[in-house]
Amino acid sequence: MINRIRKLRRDHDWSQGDLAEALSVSRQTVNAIENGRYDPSLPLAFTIARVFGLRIEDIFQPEP
Amino acid sequence: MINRIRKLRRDHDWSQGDLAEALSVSRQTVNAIENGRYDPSLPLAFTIARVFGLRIEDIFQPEP
DNA sequence: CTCTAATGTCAAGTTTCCTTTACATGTCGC
DNA sequence: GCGACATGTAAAGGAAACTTGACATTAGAG
Repeated sequence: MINRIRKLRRDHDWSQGDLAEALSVSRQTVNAIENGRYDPSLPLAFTIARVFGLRIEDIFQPEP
Repeated sequence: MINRIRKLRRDHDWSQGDLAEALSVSRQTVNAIENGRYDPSLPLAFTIARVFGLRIEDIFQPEP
């Protein structure tokens, strides 16, 4: 999975900590997902999409 | 998370084993997800959506 | 009635997700 | 040059997702 979270977050002028708070997860979790160390759970992916007002497919893409 | 997988699977006349094979997971995993015992990972959710030709949001919904 | 396919579920084990705590680095304003 | 942020990463632990293997029940075909 590749994702556009870092770009979306910066477009909103949010720090990783800001986004983590909006998602109710730790800052390390946001950092790990942005850096592709692991994928979010499906419920967290839904929360991320809701926070950015987008669909999951607009943020995440399966790897080629 | 609630999902429509059982209905979609039956519309395609597939057994849980058939779907499991199409998804490259075990039959128990399909059964557990259909019965709401746990949510699929994000990559598996993408595969499920692809198999049914739908978007993730058309299959899964966050709980109210 | 018997055989098979389909489903539900359990136990035990591995991997992935997420936590808290902690430390290192770079940047910026003052 | 300090301090306060922002970011990256690591270790250790818990929770969730997934595996294989096994067994029980039900329903339908022959």
